[in-house]
Amino acid sequence: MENQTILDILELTGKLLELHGENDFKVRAYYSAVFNLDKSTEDLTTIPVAQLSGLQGVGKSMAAKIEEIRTTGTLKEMNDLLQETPEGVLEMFRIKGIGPKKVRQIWLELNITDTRELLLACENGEVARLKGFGEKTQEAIKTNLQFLQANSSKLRMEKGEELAQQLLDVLETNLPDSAIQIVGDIRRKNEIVESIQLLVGHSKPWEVQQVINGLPFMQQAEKISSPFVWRGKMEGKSIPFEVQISSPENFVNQQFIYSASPKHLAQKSLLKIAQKEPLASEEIIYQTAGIPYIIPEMREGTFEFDWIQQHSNDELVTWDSLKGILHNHSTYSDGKHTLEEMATYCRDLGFEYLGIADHSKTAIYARGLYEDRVDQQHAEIDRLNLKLSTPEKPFKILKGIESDILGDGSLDYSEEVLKSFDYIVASVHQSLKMTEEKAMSRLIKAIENPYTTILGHPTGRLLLSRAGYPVNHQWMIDACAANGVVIEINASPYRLDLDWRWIQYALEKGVKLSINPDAHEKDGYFDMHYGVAVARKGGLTKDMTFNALSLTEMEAYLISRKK
DNA sequence: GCCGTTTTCGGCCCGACTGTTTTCAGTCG
Repeated sequence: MENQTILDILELTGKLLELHGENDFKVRAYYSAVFNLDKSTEDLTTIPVAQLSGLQGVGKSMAAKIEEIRTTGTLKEMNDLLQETPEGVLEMFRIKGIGPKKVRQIWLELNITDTRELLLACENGEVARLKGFGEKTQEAIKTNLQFLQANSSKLRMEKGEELAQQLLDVLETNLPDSAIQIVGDIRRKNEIVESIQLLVGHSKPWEVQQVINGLPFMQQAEKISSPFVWRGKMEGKSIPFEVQISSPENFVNQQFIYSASPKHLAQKSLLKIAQKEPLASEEIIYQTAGIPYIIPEMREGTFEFDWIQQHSNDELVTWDSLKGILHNHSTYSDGKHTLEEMATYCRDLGFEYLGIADHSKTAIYARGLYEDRVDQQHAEIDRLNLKLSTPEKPFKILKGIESDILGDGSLDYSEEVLKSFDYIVASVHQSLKMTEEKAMSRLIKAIENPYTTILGHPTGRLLLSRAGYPVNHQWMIDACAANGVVIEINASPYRLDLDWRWIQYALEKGVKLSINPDAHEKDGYFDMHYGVAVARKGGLTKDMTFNALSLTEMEAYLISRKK
């Protein structure tokens, strides 16, 4: 069991209590326990009960609940509440913009227990008539429901990969002599996975079908399956699974066909080539077509055929070409690990610099830094830099901040304070609902601010959960080009923002991109693997990757930029 | 349910924003 599982159970219990009309302060105790524990580095699964109740926000009762969760794997209080909650009401928790209180009203006052009924009620205006609701809330619920329904069977890449890997592991154990590979969306490193596809090379397809059907957690959809294709689902998941079965001789051909998008296959006769005689490698397919090899993640049928004529695959960014990690949080704001822990780990992973960028003062929810805390942090950075760097292995913490872009486009410190940083990530965190015109003038003003080094998560999107604020990408990128501002590829699998589809345009305009993990704890650094994956998909080269600069180059750049 | 004392019980939280209201509840980051 992980800390997160415990926190998820406590948070859901809190939400359910609120939904069922429990005392607000009691509810708040659950949220505050989760809030505090989320930032703690204690291992909740092993810490003694006596110490648990000493943690901030955890009393005797909460400690007992945590103990119950870690011994039984669940919480009776939560299960009892779930028993009394219709499934459809639970689903309403996922609608952005309404919380447990409004869900309670919908459930009890309109007697709605199903999201389809809720959509109908929005359409005939019933929802707007509830006290505290109105036309806008009703419209927001409606759009949100439609968004959720359209995405209900999709997964973000990290979740999709996890499930695909689960099935792959089991199949490899059960079919030890077969070639098995993940293909489709996941092999192309799509940020959103619509179906999980695997390919098995085996001479007796029915044996493969038998193995899959023998797995208790895989449920076949017989009507859409065939002797060579197993289709169905994994227990408790709504994403479709598809296992293609090919003859061992044709494995590479099929692997190619099921990995590339139809638009890619349609060009240069690639599909025809792959459908002919058995091939030993994918490279041969491209050779036969008379073009250089194209990496799997790029095979979308968009820019890759032009790209490969002007570049080589060696130019693409890799994990190893990254020299430092920018945009990270510490316990100064809402991070889990101290500045020293973050820095030491970063150095030990072999990076040359850590760019710290805690939240700025406007982000009060995240304990953003007031001016005195900025000074304090800078003093600590100076001390740590002396301690962590050696002549053989130079390492430096760069003084940064993730400065909130305010409603009017300004950054939230005085010029005096802005000057004191080595670099600034400017990000929007508030007022996400703006017209495009307003959102763009705010963004442009922030880009034009001479202290802005990097534009952070430029659209604010949360994949499968929230569309970003309206952004005219072309206009934004042009402004970054004109002002020498770097754009972040936020590597969190929840964001992956800037979208890879805009990388080529940014490069054309000479805008560098920075693959930033937005790490709130040490392990968060590894999110850069997702960032690298989508960056390569979009054709980002090493020489245009901001954090591929060495420490010496980075320092020189930041100094010249400040001038 | 937690906290911090007045050690037994009363008061609880961070503030902006939105969409409702016409002074504020709910939601969010």
